Order: sequence, then C-alpha cells, then structure tokens
Amino acid sequence: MEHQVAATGIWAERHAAPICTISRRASIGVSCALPLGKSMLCGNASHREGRAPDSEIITGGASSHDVWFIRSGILRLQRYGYDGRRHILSLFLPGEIVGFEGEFRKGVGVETVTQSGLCRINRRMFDTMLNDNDELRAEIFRQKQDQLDRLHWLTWSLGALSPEERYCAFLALSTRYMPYQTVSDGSAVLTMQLPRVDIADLLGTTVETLCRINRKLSEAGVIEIKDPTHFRIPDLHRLTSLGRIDGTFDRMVRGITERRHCLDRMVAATSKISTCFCGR
Amino acid sequence: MEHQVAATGIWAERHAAPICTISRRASIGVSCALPLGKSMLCGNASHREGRAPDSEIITGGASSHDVWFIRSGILRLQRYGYDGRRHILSLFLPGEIVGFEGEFRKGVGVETVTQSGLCRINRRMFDTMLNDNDELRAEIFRQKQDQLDRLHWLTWSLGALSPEERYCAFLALSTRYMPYQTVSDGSAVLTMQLPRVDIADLLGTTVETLCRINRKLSEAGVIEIKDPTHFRIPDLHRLTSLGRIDGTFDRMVRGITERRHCLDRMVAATSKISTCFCGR
DNA sequence: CGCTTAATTGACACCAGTCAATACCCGTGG
DNA sequence: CCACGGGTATTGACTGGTGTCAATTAAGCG
Repeated sequence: MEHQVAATGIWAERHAAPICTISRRASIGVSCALPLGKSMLCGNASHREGRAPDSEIITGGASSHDVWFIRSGILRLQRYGYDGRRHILSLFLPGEIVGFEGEFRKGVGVETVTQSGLCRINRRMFDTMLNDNDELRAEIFRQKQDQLDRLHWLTWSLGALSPEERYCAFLALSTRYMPYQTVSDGSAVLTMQLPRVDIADLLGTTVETLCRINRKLSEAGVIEIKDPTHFRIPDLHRLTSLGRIDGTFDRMVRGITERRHCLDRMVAATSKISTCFCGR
Repeated sequence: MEHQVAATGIWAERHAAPICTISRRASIGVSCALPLGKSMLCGNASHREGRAPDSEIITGGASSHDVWFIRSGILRLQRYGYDGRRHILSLFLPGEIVGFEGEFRKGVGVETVTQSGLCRINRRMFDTMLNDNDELRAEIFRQKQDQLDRLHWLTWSLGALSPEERYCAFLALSTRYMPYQTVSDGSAVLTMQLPRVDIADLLGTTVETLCRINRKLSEAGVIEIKDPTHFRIPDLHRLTSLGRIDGTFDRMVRGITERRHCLDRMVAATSKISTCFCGR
C-alpha cells in the first residue's frame, strides 16, 4: 500500500527519468520527522495511512481527534455552495499539516485528490508537541500564513481575472509542486496530477472551458499538449505573464518550494533526521 | 463649510422628515470625541476638514503623516487594476479611523465618495493616544476586524455571486449606513448616496448592468424606484435572501450599527462627551 | 434657459456555461 | 489477442448573461 502511495507522490515521480515512469520509490522508510522531544512521531509506520483519491480526511461539522501530516499527494479543501456546486477553496501539499484548527464548518471538508501518504497524529499529542517545540510552532505559523495567502489570491482572482488567466497562473504554480521534468531543449514537461473536474472547481469554471483554453493555449504556442496530463511548457515566463503573477510568482511559491526541499533532504538521508522544520 | 458637511452626512438626513430635505444640522458643534487623557482631540474645529466628493485623502506610495477620523460621509479604498480599471476594495463609514497603517502601496488610495466631515489627527499624537488608551486600542482592533470581514466578503462575492446577487446584498447592507426612512405602510425608503459608477466599481460590474438590474428588481417588485437615488424597499428580507446574506446579515452589520449608535449618542448630547468608543 | 454631468435604454458581441455526442484511455474478462 | 465497459477528456451546438458602444433622456446648476 505504502509503495503505491510513494509511487504517485510528487518526489517519486520527480526523480523518474521518463515521464510517468516510476524509477525510484524514494519515500519508503522515510520518517515524517515531526520532532517530539527525542522520539520521532510517525517514525514507525503505524501512524501512516495510504489513501486513495477522493477519500475523506476531515468532515466538516464534526470535531476531529486527529491532525494530519502530508507525506505525499495532494489534498483539497472544499465546500458546497448554496446552489449545490462544489468549490475547492485551496489545496494542501506535501509537508503541510492539516486539521490543526480542530473543526471545520458543516459542509466544509478535506479530501484527497491524488493517491496520498498521510501521517495521522493524535490531537493531544500534537498539542503537547506544539507546546514543547518552538520550531514546530514557528512552522505551523508559516504554513497558516502561506495557506491564507493562497486562499486570498484565489478568491481575489475569481473576481479579478478571467478563467484563462486563472488557468495560466495555476499552470505556472503547478510547476512547483507537481512533477516538472526538463527535456532536451531546455524547456520542461509538467505532469498535471489533478483531474479536470478538480481544476475546474478550484478555478471556478467548468471542464469544458478548461479544454477550450487548453486548446487555445496550445494553438498560441504557450503550451504543447503531449497528452491530457502532460504539457510541455516552452516558456514559463509567458505563463506567469498571462496569469498576471509576473511579480508575485517567486513570493507565492517560496513556502511551497522550501517545504519541498526540506522533504527532499529527508528523502536523501537514510538515517533518522532530527528536525524537519528547517528555519528559513 | 461644516454646515454643508453635516447636511449631507448620514445622521443629518436620517432625522429629516421628508426625503432629502434637511431639517436639522445635527452634527454642528459635536466633538470628535477621540479621548486623549483629559483633553479632547478634535474638540475644537481646527482639525476638522470638510471635503468635497472625490477628493484624495490618502495617496498610495507616499507615507502619510496623518490619521483620519470620519465624522460624516463615506470614503472609498480603491486601486487601479493592471488593465487600468478602477476597483473599489472597500468603503469606510462614519466613526471609523482610516490611515492607521501608515502607508498604502502605490496605486492604492483613499478618496471621499460623498461630501465628508473628517478629523485630521497627527500620527505621533495618535500613537501616543493608542499607547495611553486601552479603549481606543480595542476599538481600532474591532474596526480592523470589521473592515477585513467586509473586504473578505466582497472579494468572495465577486467570484461566487452574480452581479444581481451582489447588488441585492449591497442594497440590503446600505440600509444600515445610509438614510433609510420608514414610510406610512411600514416599508422604508433608502437614499442611495453612492453614484452609479462607484457602486459599479465596488461590485465589479458596470453602470449599465446596474441600471438593468435596478429595472428588473423594480419589475419584480423587490424595490420601487422613486427616483435614481431613492428606492422604496417593501421587504428587506427579500433583498437579503436574493443577496445570499440571509444568515449573515446581522453579523455583517453589527459593527456598523454599533458605531452609528455611538455617534448618535454624541449627537444627542450637547456637552462634551468623555469617550466615544463605548464597549460592546 | 443652456450647459454639463449622470442615468437610462437599445443594439450588439462575446465569453463562458449547459447539454449532448463523440473520442480516448485503460482495465477486465472472454 | 480482442471486445467490451466505464470513466475521463474533448468537441460542437446552443443559450444567456454581461460588457461595450452609442444614443437618448433626465437631473443638477449657474
């Protein structure tokens, strides 16, 4: 089970040479590295859970006893609008901690998008850790900040940008948390891990519109569609420009990439790691 | 000058018997009642300024030496989008303090919408007051909270609601900070103090669309158009329902109405008032 | 009264959503 | 190996809402 989780997780695929081919199962045996005094929570596999796509992690309206650490995969924070249509409010990425707030409002919930590897952490335990560990507290704070920023951009973009612009921004940002492999000519190929429906609900549009935009972008030479989940991006800057995030791109992805590098270091090391939440 | 300010300010008109007729000039001689130790800042008229509509209060990009207290009138926080179009991010209402943050980003600014009566407060003085006065600190905090909530709703609504829904919500909310006078049959007439352009830029739509919505609403019996700035509202609940703020209306207007009542008490009293920022 | 500005209305275009049909991918079972 | 089925992605036809442009009307003010 855990093998499969690792296979679809982001770092596993990132290191694979040919697209979509799994060459290493890098996250096996890696500790979650949530430090709790001298012991390592999730250091053993007993707290680990592999989750299939679309499985509920947190259900709104009921208080949850657990906090989750994302080892691999992508989660979505969603709610249902008054018209019964689903909105994806934000994504949660590897290295992030979810469910810290204890309870979501009814109708709001967290589910997996892709196959995911999670660590379940008891809330009482987590609170204790939070108390003892300054690094962890600081990291939680940074994560909240990042998540709030993403949420803010997303809500803003719904009003200020067109679906096409939002999609371009989304694609550009995706290169930082989805497999993105450089090919011969210097450009790179992005592996889109979200199905169309999720992208549509995230960007407040429909799958059909996304298809049309995809085609339009490929005709304009902004992207090249290898297959429905693989896009070659000749010029990333062109995308950020179309997505109106020229100036903010680096700032927006800073947290994401740093958490990712942090997890990469964990993957690289074979021994236990003393702390995951490296200072910035 | 100050007379005219008072005449178009919100409380002056609220007390007038026939619509748009000025029967009292209630705010004359009223202290701003910003307490600073035993002395009353703005107790004398020297810090007061009457401002015509569309005059700049705070210009983004330059640090301002002043903080402003709104005695009457409505201000707008605005910025210009990448396409050169103006967005109104939020409104500031009587009783609120503006410019506390010191400096806005370039392109962002605060201007008057209606004729306004303001108090100019020196920043150093204001900081001192903030230091000495717990009540004031608490009030600033509450105001920030309220403004953030409004901003959040607005950005959200741009993505989640149609222009018609947004306009309905806006109308409903307007009854709490614009003149709203009960007539014989129990319904009431709202005096719209914002010109169409400002409403359009606030709600992210155009004046033409607003006109059409207005007509549509009047044909549906939701409102009755007495003239371009006066609408009779037979059923306020109908509006909140159309604006999707059924459940949140009371919570959204709480801060606004309380600050208004607070100012009303100031108006009612003839002597100096010791404190404006009443606890809640 | 005439000027200026704001508000309204109409004609039109276009983007994006909806519905329906088709193509494609992939796993299963014969 | 191929046929089939289920799900996903794509495409086309159509519709409606909303922005744009232009013309008209109304309101405010000297």
